[in-house]
Amino acid sequence: MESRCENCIIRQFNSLRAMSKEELKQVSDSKTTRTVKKGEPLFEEGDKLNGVYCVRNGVSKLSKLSANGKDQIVKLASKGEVLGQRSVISQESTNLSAIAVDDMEVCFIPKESINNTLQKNPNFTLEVLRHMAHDLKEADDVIVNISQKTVKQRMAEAFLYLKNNFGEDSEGYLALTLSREDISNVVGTATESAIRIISEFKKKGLIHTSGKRIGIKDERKLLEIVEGF
Amino acid sequence: MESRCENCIIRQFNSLRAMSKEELKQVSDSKTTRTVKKGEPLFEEGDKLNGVYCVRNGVSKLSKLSANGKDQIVKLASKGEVLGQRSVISQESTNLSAIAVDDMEVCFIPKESINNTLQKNPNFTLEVLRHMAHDLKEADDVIVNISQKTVKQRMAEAFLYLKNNFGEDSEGYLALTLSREDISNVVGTATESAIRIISEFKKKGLIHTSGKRIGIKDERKLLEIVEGF
DNA sequence: GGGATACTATGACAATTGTCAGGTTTGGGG
DNA sequence: CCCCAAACCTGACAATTGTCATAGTATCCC
Repeated sequence: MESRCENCIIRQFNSLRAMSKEELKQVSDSKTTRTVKKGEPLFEEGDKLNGVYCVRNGVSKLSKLSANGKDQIVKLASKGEVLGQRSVISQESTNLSAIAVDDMEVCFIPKESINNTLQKNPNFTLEVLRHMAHDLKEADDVIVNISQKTVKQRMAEAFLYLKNNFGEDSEGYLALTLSREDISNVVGTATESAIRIISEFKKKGLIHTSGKRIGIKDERKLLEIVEGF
Repeated sequence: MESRCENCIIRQFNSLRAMSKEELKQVSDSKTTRTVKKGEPLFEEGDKLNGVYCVRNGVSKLSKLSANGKDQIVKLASKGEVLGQRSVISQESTNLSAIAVDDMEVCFIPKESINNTLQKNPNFTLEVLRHMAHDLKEADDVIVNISQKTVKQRMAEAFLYLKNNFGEDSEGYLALTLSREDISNVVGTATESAIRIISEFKKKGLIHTSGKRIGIKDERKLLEIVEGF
């Protein structure tokens, strides 16, 4: 028994909430649910997407491969976010890869349902537009951060970001565990540099680690580092 | 005698072309035309915008101030581009400053006309959405470039970008003349570094200069630098 | 035309960051 | 439970880049 979009709580978090009952029904009838294991791709750079993915569970990294063979992670998307919208809207192949960081559960919604609604329901289109405006603003912030802050500042910022957006587990570690390589790809630096700064932060008592898990110890000092001492 | 939007050629380049005749008439009746001198702001970071600006002539830099007091230029907008859309759509104060790089002529369109059309004309909303999707894709590219390429590579890329987007004058110089500081703010580096690289490129015969004007001499070699030799 | 002011340029130096080259630890599959 | 691959970590070094100091050059305004 498939769950119905009409009853899906996830919907409250994204633009689908602006759909009418009938539109939602159509989406629900055409959607398929899929599980994606950690490390597997939802889609890859250059793919032509035939629809969008609505995240029900787990986290996906959106990244772009650069000429020198390193990934840059542009965004981490979790429960409630819709992936692939840009590609479907502009009818181009996607410029980002989406790879599962966790085990994921996603709904695939064929582009016909989306395009249909985009043309008929201005409220929905406006809602999508608002989300995209928000993403664009965030992207601008990322640009300024990467170009004007040091690696150390960006590392500190990344940890605070992870805490604020994904929370902590019962033992006080960041709920989202990324590999050191993924962290370096979020921050935009070499893996070795990321590791070195993790060691330094640990020595200074700002964070603590256990295996690959990282916990925040001194949020205030981390914030000071972000601001530049 | 004011010119009418209905007859404005500029419109062909932006989302306003998706407006109906009546909507355009309303816009035309409510718009005001303004000239902005080189160096003056159209609006500044944090301003609440009461409308959008449609560029008829000249070029504007969209930039964001970072904590350390340096600007990062996120985009250069010229004829036909509409500025301030994001702020009006998300009803937040703007996250970017827009400053004239040239003498400019712009039309100011009050947000009421825009919001009204956004709610009623799905074609217009969709058109705006497509533009924003495009901007977001470009922003992703900028992020990857800044984080994965060296300053030298980005400088080379900037010159090619300026040539491709703004062309050359009759003497073979880049038609858009930016100060060294602006160039460094586009590239995301210190002004001195930018100047040093300009000198180096000049020595190697890749570009030539005359005052602050810069001309491209060896496009192929510049491209090779961008690609990483 | 001349002087103030902003922009361009260059050198010297230090700090940051990336690269290479090892080691060690961890964790998942047989 | 043990092994092996993958992930983590550290050191040494070099390259890149930013900062500071200073000097030359253009430009604007009176």
